[in-house]
Amino acid sequence: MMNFTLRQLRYFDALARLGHFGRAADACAISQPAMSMQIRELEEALGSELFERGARQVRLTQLGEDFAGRVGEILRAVDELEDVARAARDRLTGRLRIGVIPTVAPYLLPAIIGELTRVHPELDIRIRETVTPNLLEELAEGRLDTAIVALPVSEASLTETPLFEETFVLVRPKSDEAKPVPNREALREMRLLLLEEGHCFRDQALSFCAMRSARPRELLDGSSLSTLVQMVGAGIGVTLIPEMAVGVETRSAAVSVARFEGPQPSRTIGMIWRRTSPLAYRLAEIAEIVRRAAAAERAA
Amino acid sequence: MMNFTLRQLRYFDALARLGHFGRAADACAISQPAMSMQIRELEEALGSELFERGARQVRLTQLGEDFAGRVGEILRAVDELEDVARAARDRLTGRLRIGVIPTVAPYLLPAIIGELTRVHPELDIRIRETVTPNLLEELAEGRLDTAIVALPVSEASLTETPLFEETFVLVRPKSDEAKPVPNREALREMRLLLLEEGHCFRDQALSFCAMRSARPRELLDGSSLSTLVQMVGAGIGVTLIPEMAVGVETRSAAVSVARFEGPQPSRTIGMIWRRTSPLAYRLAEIAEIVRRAAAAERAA
DNA sequence: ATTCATCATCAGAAATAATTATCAGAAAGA
DNA sequence: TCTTTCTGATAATTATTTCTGATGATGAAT
Repeated sequence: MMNFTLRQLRYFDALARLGHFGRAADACAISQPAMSMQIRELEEALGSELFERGARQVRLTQLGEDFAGRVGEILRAVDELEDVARAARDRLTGRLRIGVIPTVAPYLLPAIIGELTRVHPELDIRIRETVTPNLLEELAEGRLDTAIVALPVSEASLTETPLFEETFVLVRPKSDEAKPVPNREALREMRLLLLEEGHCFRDQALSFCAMRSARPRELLDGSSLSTLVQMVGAGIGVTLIPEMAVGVETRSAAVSVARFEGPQPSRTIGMIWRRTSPLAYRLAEIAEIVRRAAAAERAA
Repeated sequence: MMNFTLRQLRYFDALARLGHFGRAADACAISQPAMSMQIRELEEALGSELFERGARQVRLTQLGEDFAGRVGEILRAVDELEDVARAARDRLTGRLRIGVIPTVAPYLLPAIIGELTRVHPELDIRIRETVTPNLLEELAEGRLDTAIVALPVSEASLTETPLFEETFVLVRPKSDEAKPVPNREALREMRLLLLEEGHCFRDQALSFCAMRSARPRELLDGSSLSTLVQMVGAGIGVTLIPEMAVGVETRSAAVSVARFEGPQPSRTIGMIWRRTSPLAYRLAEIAEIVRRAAAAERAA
């Protein structure tokens, strides 16, 4: 029942090629008896001889000849394993599944993807855009490698690293442009348009206004920041959006953007991954790249 | 530099399929720590992790996923080696290179080949027909597995086993049919046609006549028994041929065949092979088949 | 016949792998 | 929360395998 070993196959290969126990042993950096023993063991495991030992030469039997080809193939495949592992170790290679929350994705992704593929062209990047709870679940199940969300997440099983801080700005109808910027209390009296349930940005906005939950009457839910801004442009109310979305979202709508005075509302965007992920230290590297891309994006 | 082992690949395969150290260890009939250690060793040899150990589950990393396929292939190929060896051991399979001397080949081969392929249909039989010295050389060099020649050969490195005894008969012109059969002395005075140098049958015929070597004048060399018989039919002289050749060779020529009186000239035909040949015990079996085929042929 | 080359064999040493017992961390249930 | 349970890691020990260096045996070459 004793199965043979890879070592024996390597010795066999050497002996098959060199046809000489002593030289094959040298080639394998072992002593000649070790070579003899392992070959014999291999033959015993097989129940047939692979070599015909003449006094002057060692010849492959027909079975040996057959083996030589097959074993060569096997050893090639085995050595390939090492290559595969090395390639995976040296460069960041293959699939990288990134999850991103919807209030960040449209504004950050172009820059991130551009920078990542520039630095690691062999990377196969897959993006998943959904709300934080979904991202956390998929991360835990191993369907995502990392996610970009608002911190903190406070999951012991996850590592988190901040990427950048982003402030929220007020978006109101163009007609309000000249009016003073409302403070938090004043804001509470206005018609505040928010994203639908599930988006963390909704909670962050509410939290800024010191509102526990939305008063159903006065609020209208939108499914994306774009929608909210369009609604503002139509004079339905006001909304908050992250600084980063300003450029893209307010271009085509008749709205005005204003910064709050005093304490700026803001949130921290960060990257998270399973603490146990073998990509962990790779992901730290990727976080750095993303940080750079985000900084460049915000500067523009 | 330490390379990994087949054993580790088998353990890896089990773990990759079962996703559980304990169960994989059971499947491999080892303890769980042994499994853990070997997997870790494999990972260390590769320099990358193959599994991501979660508290509740063991998941393949991307590299591990890649490995799973490759390792499966490798193990399949390795197990195939065993199959190949077993097939070679159980049945006589593959190539069998038989050398035969020219004074036996045409008469014996049809029966031998027929019988051998009947008993071992998977046998790939190759025939080499040449004179004994060539056969011995090719046998020694491993270019032949066995040879059928006249015994004795008396080479210590070769095993020989007799197949059958065959007597020589006199072939003379049809016109001589009524004359008494000459004895050895009388034969010496006749024009004896012989095979050219190198054929053992030439030496055996000369030896019967108690002649050391042929007297150049009186002899004429032929390159085959057929030629000799044709020459006899043309009235050029007389010749000896092995009993076994009578049926084939004297059919179409105007010759008469006569047995000698008293001590019959004869030779032993046998099979030889390298004592070191791993086919040795197989060849004994083949010799038995050949013996049977020859007996059947001679009976007909 | 003697020497040389070459592979086999042996006994002890070194390296490898296995076992049992135990630990530590995370998930699940009370 | 606080256990309990599940799971893999670690440690110490034992068993097995593999290697080496010395020696033996055998056939080929001088």
